[in-house]
Amino acid sequence: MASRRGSREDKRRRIVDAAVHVFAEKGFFGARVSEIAEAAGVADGTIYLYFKSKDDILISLFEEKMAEIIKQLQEILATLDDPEAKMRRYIVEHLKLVAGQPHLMQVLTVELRQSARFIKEYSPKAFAKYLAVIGNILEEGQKKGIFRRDLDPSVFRRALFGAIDEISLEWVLRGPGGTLPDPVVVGETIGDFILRGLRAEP
Amino acid sequence: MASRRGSREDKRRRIVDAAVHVFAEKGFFGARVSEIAEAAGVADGTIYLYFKSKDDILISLFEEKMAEIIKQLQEILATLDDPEAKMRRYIVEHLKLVAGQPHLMQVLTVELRQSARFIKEYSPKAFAKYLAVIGNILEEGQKKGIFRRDLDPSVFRRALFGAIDEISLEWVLRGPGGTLPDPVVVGETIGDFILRGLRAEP
Amino acid sequence: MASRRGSREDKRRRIVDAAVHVFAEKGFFGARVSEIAEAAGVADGTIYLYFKSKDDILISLFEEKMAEIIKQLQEILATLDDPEAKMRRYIVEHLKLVAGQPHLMQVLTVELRQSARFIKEYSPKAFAKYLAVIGNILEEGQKKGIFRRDLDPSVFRRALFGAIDEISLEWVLRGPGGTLPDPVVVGETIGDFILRGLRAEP
Amino acid sequence: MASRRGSREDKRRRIVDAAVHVFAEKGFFGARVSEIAEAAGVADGTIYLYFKSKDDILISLFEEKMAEIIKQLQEILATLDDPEAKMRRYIVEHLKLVAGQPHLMQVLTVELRQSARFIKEYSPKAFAKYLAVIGNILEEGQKKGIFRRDLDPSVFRRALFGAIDEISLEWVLRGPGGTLPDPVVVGETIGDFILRGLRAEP
DNA sequence: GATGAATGAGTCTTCATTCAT
DNA sequence: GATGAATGAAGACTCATTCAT
Repeated sequence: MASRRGSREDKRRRIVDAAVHVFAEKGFFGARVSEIAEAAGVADGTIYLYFKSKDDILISLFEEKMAEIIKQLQEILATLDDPEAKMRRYIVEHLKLVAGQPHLMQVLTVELRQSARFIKEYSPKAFAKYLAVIGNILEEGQKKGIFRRDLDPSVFRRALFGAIDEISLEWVLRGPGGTLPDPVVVGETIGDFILRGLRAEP
Repeated sequence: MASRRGSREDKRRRIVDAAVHVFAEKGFFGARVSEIAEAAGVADGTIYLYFKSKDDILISLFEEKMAEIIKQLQEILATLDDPEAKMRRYIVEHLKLVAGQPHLMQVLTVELRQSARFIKEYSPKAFAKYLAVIGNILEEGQKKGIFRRDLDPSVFRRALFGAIDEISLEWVLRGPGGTLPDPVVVGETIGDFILRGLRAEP
Repeated sequence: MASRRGSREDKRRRIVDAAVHVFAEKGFFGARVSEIAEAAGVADGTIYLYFKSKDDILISLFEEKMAEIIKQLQEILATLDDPEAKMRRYIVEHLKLVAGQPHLMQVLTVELRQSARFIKEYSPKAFAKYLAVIGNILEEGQKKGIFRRDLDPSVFRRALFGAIDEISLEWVLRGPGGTLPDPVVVGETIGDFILRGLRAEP
Repeated sequence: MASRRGSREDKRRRIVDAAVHVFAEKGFFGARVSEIAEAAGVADGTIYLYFKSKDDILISLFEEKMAEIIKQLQEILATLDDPEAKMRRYIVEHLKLVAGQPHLMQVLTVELRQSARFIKEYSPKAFAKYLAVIGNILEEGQKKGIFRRDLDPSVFRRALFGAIDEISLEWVLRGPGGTLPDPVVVGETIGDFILRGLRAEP
């Protein structure tokens, strides 16, 4: 299937992938549209057949990649029942993403956060959805009586996200030279820690 | 002596303060040097009598403000003996800073993180020092047998920082309109949570 | 083929020609890049598609125009055998250039000389080649026993160049209003004078 | 003598001398007023108590130094009767000036010539006087029947000046490192050459 | 659809000049 | 007179975006 299909879709993907790398290396403001075009193997003008503006590349990239990640994450988590298992798994999967696609995660983590404007004005939806994944686990655990009920999920989901995101950031900023720790090992340790804090008193 | 009201140092401070506000509102790249000058009540060229470049404003701002914050934090923490108390206090103080000086915290939190370049190339020292504050509390607690010894402080200090920083970010991004939660209340709740995870088994 | 009228090379030439006029009228430092662009009928930014910087315009102009002039001069001189005839012809041709392209000669003569920096750091090659044209005539005459052998060609080629160049300068600085003397008449007179000084004693 | 005298005049002289050096090293446009002030050991603003503008420094410098040189030259030439001897002496003295005060001569020779504007608009008088020195020798020689009468002095004085000036330029551009030839030896050789061209047929 | 040459608005920075002290 | 901190006008250059081919 999909023999010829995607000449168009394929070019768009190439641009997005090129943008991921260029944004990761130079930052959004440091990146030049012409660099993205070159990395994608298209002409400068071609970019504008697929995206309205440089901003639009970043926003689209964010929305699309986040949607993919959330979908994968939800499929994985759907196979699990136990909120504790879900929480562990969520953490491990996030760190595996960072280790596996550092450029992408750098863009999603660093460049997007870079300016209040982006977060506030453009693309809160995908991010909100991502936060909701954690929030849902929290709420499910609370409903089942496994997690403490006195923790406000809307606050704690951010705290949990922040903890993991900061670890990600550090990994990402180590640059291409460094060897990363095993995401499973680190993920399990952090999961243990967090679950201790979350567990309802017996 | 020194009656002439801070002619020199005063003008520098005005520029820094103006930069904090403009960077917070527009972001580093969105901010114009002329806007900072106007906000500071000086001519454009005057900026360059005190700073080498626009970059230098951000870096100086970061180094100086972080140094102040770290100093205050250390003075407060020095009055406490118990690592648990220190940890709670650290969290509460950080959140109080965010609530009290949201513009400054936005710049320190968001704009500086904005690009790998800034963190990596320019000013890791002040940030490292800040992380060290948390790391020291962790290590002290481990030495005293109060905190678990199987947690790597270099990883967990970042996780803790990330959790708190993320809360800060959310507060900061709510913008000037919103009413913030009480930092002491939130801080204590988060402190409870974290300490559960940290405490050594009895 | 090549029907599209010199799209690329043509635009570059237009910029160079515009620069010749603007530099001649305002001087290098008094000239604005935007004036050159306007005179060339292109946008400011277009200049930078063809030249690295304002400096680069001047340097390129110098190298290219000098190369052209030297080539023409050498072709003319190659048709002559007698060093005396060559010397006369060289002088006459130089003055004809000044009379025919005063703007260009002003830039080559005045603006480039303007600063030790340009001559020393950037483009001594084209100038050296031009001096070599005179030097070669001198040396050829000396070898053939027609010119005195006790004159150091490396000194006298500069003296000869200076004499002619100074006449050029005066012509050039008379501005657009004045009527210039006949370059052939003046050239022959100066040639006579110089040849008297150069001739070997019988 | 001159014990306290000249607090004012002395400061002005210090500024002019500083300007000579800075202009010679950096060129007029490359020189900063603050550099001249520093080199002169005065405050930036003090410059403007003695000169109307940066341009005015160059013009004043030119007028004053040229006047001094012309005066000395005329005193020396007044001791001689023979136009040939005067011509030789003029050439030698010019080259001695270059060897003795290269910075000054660089400014007078190179920087002032740099732009048509200066020559045309501001200060032709001092330069005209200098040219007149050569012109007078020529005319005197012609009147006395020693020099050919068919040479237009207004043209040849420039040619002679140009020849000597070009030699000067080369010396000046060799920079501080090089060793210069003996001005007397070179001057006599050039004088011989020129006098051959000038002498009336017997 | 694709190209990439051309555009020109936008901004950091410099530096001659001023003027309160 | 002297100072030098402050001024602010001015300009080279960049780069996202367009559009004729």
